[in-house]
Amino acid sequence: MASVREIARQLGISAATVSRAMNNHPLVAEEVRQRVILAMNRSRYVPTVGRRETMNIAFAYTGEASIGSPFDAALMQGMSDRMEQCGFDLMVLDLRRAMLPRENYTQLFLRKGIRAAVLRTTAATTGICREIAAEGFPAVVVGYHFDDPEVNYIYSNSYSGSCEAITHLVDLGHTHIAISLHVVEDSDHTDRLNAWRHVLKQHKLPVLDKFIIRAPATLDGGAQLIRRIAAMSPRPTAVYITDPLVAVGAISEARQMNWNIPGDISIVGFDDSDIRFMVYPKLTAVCQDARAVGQEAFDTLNRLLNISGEDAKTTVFRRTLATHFEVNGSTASPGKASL
Amino acid sequence: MASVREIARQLGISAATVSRAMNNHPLVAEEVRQRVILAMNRSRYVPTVGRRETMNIAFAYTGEASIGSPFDAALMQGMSDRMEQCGFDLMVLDLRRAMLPRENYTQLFLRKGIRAAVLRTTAATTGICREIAAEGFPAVVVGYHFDDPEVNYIYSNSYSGSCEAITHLVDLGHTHIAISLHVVEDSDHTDRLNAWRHVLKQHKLPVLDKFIIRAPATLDGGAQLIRRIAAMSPRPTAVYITDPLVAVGAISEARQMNWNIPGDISIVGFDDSDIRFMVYPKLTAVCQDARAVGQEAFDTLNRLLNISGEDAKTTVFRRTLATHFEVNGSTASPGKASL
DNA sequence: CTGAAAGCGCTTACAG
DNA sequence: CTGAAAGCGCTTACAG
Repeated sequence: MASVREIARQLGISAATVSRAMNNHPLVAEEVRQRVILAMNRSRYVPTVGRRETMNIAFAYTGEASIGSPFDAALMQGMSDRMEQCGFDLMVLDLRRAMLPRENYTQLFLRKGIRAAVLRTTAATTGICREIAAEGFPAVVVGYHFDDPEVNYIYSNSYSGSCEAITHLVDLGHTHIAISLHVVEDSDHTDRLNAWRHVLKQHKLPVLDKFIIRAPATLDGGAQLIRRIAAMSPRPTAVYITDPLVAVGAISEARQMNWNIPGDISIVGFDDSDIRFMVYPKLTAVCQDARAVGQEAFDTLNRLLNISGEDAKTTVFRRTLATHFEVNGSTASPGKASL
Repeated sequence: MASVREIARQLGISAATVSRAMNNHPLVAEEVRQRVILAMNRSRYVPTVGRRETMNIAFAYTGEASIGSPFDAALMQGMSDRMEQCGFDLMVLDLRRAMLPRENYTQLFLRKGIRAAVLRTTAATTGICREIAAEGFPAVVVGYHFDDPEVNYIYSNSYSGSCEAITHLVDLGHTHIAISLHVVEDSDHTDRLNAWRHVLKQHKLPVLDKFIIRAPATLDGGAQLIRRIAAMSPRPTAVYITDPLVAVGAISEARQMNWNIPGDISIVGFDDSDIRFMVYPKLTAVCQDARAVGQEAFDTLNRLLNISGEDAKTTVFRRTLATHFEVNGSTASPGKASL
């Protein structure tokens, strides 16, 4: 509903200046530009194609794009599930590459006809999410969460699922339980580590630093992990591998070394989609429903688009989804081979 | 460059009529509407956001959307590799759901600010591709190919890769070689079947209809396949599984039945991305580079966008990419177990 | 750096 | 069903 003229009226300036501020024209006072950006977002200004409103929702990478990954594919699928019936379209965007020199994020989104954005973020790029939130542009962060009072996020909490997983291993009789983490620290992996610590302590089992193993989040990282475990003494009899590809790579390498799974080592993996069913034995895993995260993310944007004015600046949407723990064939009591 | 006014001039009608034809206004003669659509596409009319040209390229599903699949993810990744440096954006679209009642495809694309489209198609929806081509909209088909003189496609030819695969099995000493195909017929699977027939005949091996097995393209389809193979007599000692998920499911089920791979059965799979490395033993496979298909598809659109006038209607782009055959651990001579 | 006014490209009553 | 003219929303010389 908000037009350039309307925003001009609100701010007591001319439509020409609003237009210039929106389009990053160099001859606009920085202070005016910022007021216009905030007013645009507060009143949910909508870009138009001809005389028609655009209907694009971005799936935007703030850092390195990882379009091909199963997690991202599932997120997009979830978004798309909800979007098309509302007439919205999914646009995939690499923010860093798309950005023009002196542009801010709202201007970038406007230029591309984007009404709201799902932000795919990692620890290194949380700053971009904060900036977008500060500009007031409707956005929600997925795949990472952090505590900024302006940032909306959908977060899949892996703490409780991870507790179940470690408890399962303890119940099976394991006392030497390792955990593998991505070399890059992030909030989700921290949850998984905390769960591991918590359950081991709770059962008065030793919490050894050397059982915290870091490996890159790739198939090869899984191979490295198994070779490092093989060299340990005492050797862990079970490991919680907090990344999907690493778990798959570990299974492959363990078989290569003629280990029986779960006889020689029990493995609990982590799954974003359905990779756990692709390996043999099928992975016991903590599972995150990335598709549901994508659905929730779009639903949140839809709600954000329907509020404007002061509420737009003060309403924060945060939703935590549960992970679930699923027992398959890769775990058993220590030394007990599969059937 | 072509504006509504310019198209009006070309056709000797008013800009008002052109606008109405483009926007599917009911009060336009059907014949006029079609001439406008053709002229728009011939002169590469570009929709605008405000006064700026839109830069969207669609990844459009003509049939059932399969956003989450590894093949589609790799295609999108390939497109995106090439697009962002040209300033284009990737929009994901489910054509059937996006379409308004009396609209044609060009009108749909225009409404969404789309300049050109990569069409993801299966046998059931080739008609849609033909229609889009007939309207003259810049588009290229991927994942399927068929011989319509107006349709552009990028096609990964699996015939020669499949011949190599079957020859490899024959060279290893296999004489009972089965092939598994998707329950739904399509051009790519037909290539793979023809290769199987050709090489067996060439080596004077029996080409048995009962060794042509159809299974749904899922993990469970792979399990069904192995159970059916187990029940056969004489039992094939090798199978060429022409779908990625089926091959992975088959490995899993074979291990479940305590078969040694490749000792009890050699498996050649088919891979779109890097699923072949996720299983143990790693799959010997015919590999299609879906990412390269995506890259080529965008490059083709880029070329299409740069030609207009009569050429736009008569130039057809068709490109065939090669598959390559890669030997990994899932094949060996009959009866010879892995190390 | 800003505004009043002209301009752009497209759309839409209005008249036929 | 079509066109001439007015209108819409935004942008852009022009003047200060």
